Amino acid sequence: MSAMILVVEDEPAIRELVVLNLQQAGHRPVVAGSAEQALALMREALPDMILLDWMLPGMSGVELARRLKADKRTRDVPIIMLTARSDEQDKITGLETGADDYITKPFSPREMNARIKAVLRRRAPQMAGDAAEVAGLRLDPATHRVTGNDRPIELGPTEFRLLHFLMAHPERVYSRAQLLDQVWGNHVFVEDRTVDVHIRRLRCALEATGHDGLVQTVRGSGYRLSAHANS
Amino acid sequence: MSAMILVVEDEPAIRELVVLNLQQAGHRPVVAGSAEQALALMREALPDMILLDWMLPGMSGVELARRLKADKRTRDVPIIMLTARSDEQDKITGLETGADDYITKPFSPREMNARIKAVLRRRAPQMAGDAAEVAGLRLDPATHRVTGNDRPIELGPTEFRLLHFLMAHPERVYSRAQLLDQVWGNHVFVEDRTVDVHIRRLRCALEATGHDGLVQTVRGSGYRLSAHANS
DNA sequence: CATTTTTGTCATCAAATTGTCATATTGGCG
DNA sequence: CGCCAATATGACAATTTGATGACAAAAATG
Repeated sequence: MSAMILVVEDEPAIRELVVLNLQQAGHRPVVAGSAEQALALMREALPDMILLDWMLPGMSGVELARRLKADKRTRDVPIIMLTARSDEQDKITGLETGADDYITKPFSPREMNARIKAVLRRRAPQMAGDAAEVAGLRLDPATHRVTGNDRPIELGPTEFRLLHFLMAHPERVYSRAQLLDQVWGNHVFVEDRTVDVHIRRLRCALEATGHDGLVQTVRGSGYRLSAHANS
Repeated sequence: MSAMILVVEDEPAIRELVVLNLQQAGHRPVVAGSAEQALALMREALPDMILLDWMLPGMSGVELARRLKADKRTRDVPIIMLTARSDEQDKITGLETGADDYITKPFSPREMNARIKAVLRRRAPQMAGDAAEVAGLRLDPATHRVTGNDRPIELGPTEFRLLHFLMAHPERVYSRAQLLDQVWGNHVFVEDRTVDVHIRRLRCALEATGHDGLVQTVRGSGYRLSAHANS
């Protein structure tokens, strides 16, 4: 759920708004004020997605999209166009240039996130915030709700994020360091053993519906969420 | 799938980006801002792979690669070159210096990970994180699970690593010293005979599904994992 | 501002793992 | 066949590792 997203938008106010929303949605926004600046940034590294304003000073968004789609190296980066016009003709033109989706201003954060999610899901399923279900245990990031066999389960914020991450990557073992990076954030200074405690709290909460057990310990390696028995 | 990867790159922004992606891919990045710093770091410990920027202040990346390939101690560390130029001539030069692969900027995280994995698969299969299967015996590093004919097998950490290494290099004999280097780590002081004990424990565990015969003793040389019967 | 939740860390306990040794087996060879 | 070296095996004590309960600081809540 953490994608690097390049925002190309000349209006500082809108840019900030978009960046804020992206951050809140857990993404890593990178900004460019012009098409030229965007090209310069992309010379170094490619983002996972581009939010591109239709109207830009200098090279227009349409032109930039056309260029990017013409270059074999940048062809595969998904593009979502932002535009003030809702003209049907523009929409067609926009999609013809190779944009993956199209948002007309004014747009709500909700709409923006939904469309980003949709495109990400198409390109990289693991980054979209879909509800996950494993063996009767269900977690919905949208409603921030967890149920075990349809019975509600209460979780603290950290336990929720932890379970969310584990359920998004079931059957896979993660070391404490990896979990700290993914769930806590790769900049915090926290003791490795702290993960143990939160795992225990998580298990404790899941015990009510008998879904502890899904959270398995892999001695010497870390933890895993799995539907298969551990014996 | 946890390799220690040395990133040699002078541009802090790109360095951070690369480090972030490596961490997310489960690797352990170590950074150096210059060729000199890289050499100093490698005096202490050798990484499993080097991501090396072509252009560096002071000693260039090409020169560093040349040096590393000239030193017997560092010769075998795989190198992936990062460069802004996509010039074919440069590519040839780069590969001539001994680089194992070559990535031209701008590169997507996806591409970088794919190339790293490819090189790891070639040079150190047990680190590529691929599941291995030999004669119905299956080991998956990602889930940290071992099955024999689809029946689960329990292994301690050391036995797991031992089997993992053997399965990544089947049909090959390894001396006790080599196994100690590869499975235990080339810095630990452990008795040679200890390998025997762990081989026995491994065979013991595999016996449950009749796969113990795969671990063969080569008298006077060491051990081997082979699907073929032991004459 | 008082109260409740959440969080990170520690000390301690139980269990699993590990390296080594002593002893038993095995295989090769004269 | 008998000897020797190499390997297998069983036992064991030291060490690691994970689980758990308690606790105080920090953050959220009203």
